[in-house]
Amino acid sequence: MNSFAPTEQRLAVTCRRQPAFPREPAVLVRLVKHLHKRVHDAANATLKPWGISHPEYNILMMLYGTEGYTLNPSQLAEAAGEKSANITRLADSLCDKGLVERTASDADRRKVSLSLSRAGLAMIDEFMPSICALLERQTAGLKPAETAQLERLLKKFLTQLEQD
Amino acid sequence: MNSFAPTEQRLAVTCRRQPAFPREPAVLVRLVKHLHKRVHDAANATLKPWGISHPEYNILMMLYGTEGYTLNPSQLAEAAGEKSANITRLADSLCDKGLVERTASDADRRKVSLSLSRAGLAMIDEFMPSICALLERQTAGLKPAETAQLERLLKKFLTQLEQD
DNA sequence: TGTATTTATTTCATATATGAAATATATGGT
DNA sequence: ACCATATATTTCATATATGAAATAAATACA
Repeated sequence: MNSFAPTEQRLAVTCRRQPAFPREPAVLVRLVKHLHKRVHDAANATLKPWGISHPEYNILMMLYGTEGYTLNPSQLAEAAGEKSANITRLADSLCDKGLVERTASDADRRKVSLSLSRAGLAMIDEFMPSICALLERQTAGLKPAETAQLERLLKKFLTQLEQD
Repeated sequence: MNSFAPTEQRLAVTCRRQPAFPREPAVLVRLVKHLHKRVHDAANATLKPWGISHPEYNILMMLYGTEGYTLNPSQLAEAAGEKSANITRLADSLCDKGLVERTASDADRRKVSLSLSRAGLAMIDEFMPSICALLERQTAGLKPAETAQLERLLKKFLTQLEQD
């Protein structure tokens, strides 16, 4: 019995009151919300010693996962699932902390390049053991086959959500 | 090919650079983030004609799914996955709109009761067709057996996340 | 070339969310 | 009854996120 039980109870009541209400889709959507909250809060707690937030961590990791450690704000917005106005703010914060460098692009002068700095790389190396441990713990309850199956189904779900 | 492909590419680079980085857990976490964003944005767009946000909708639906249409702020915080300070603000907004009523509890005078008003119930009946259509569309790509399997695996994942 | 349109980013006002302190009531032990 | 502690909610300062307008450069094409 987990914290989701009351949610299921409420969905049962809702279905009784609204016969057209589709239970299964609603369960999935509420599960995604609960999962996201847990993941977000746990990441923030883990990263607190380094003085960065989960969204800031995501920006760093998007750059880290890119050949050349560099992306434009618009690529970063797409990659990190943030609005571009928010990327500006997050990039400002990371530049202030010396973790990211902002340079004008030569080829297209509308563009801006955001690159991981030496300090940014060093910080990633520092928090990586804690992050790896966190990720391992979070999926410790799932067998490898279940993880793979979950990945497959979530991708299918995401593909559908992107249709609209 | 969906919008998640670049994310996978970045994870591959990350794994190359950090051999200890656990790919599978990271994929799941990033999928949850992408899914949450899509669900949140789609719900906000659907609800816009009624002048309420997705978090406000969630509050209304938590009350709707409760016998007696009434919960305390703390129950609501747990149910909706919001911090209690945020519940106060959301409840204020919903009270201002006349959708929720706030009354002091008699039994325990520290407590407050938040109840769906007649107008709140009426609004739920109004937006319900749009919400049902949205939910159906969002899961249209999944077969019933896949939906059931996904529900099972997400619950298992959530249970694990709640261990810490 | 000149100018309209599109693309990239930032600015700014506003909306939304959080932690910590403040307020008020309840409960348990003496 | 009294006081210490626990619980429920709100307040307030601050952090975080968004939409729309502003800015600036690239592109299309008459």
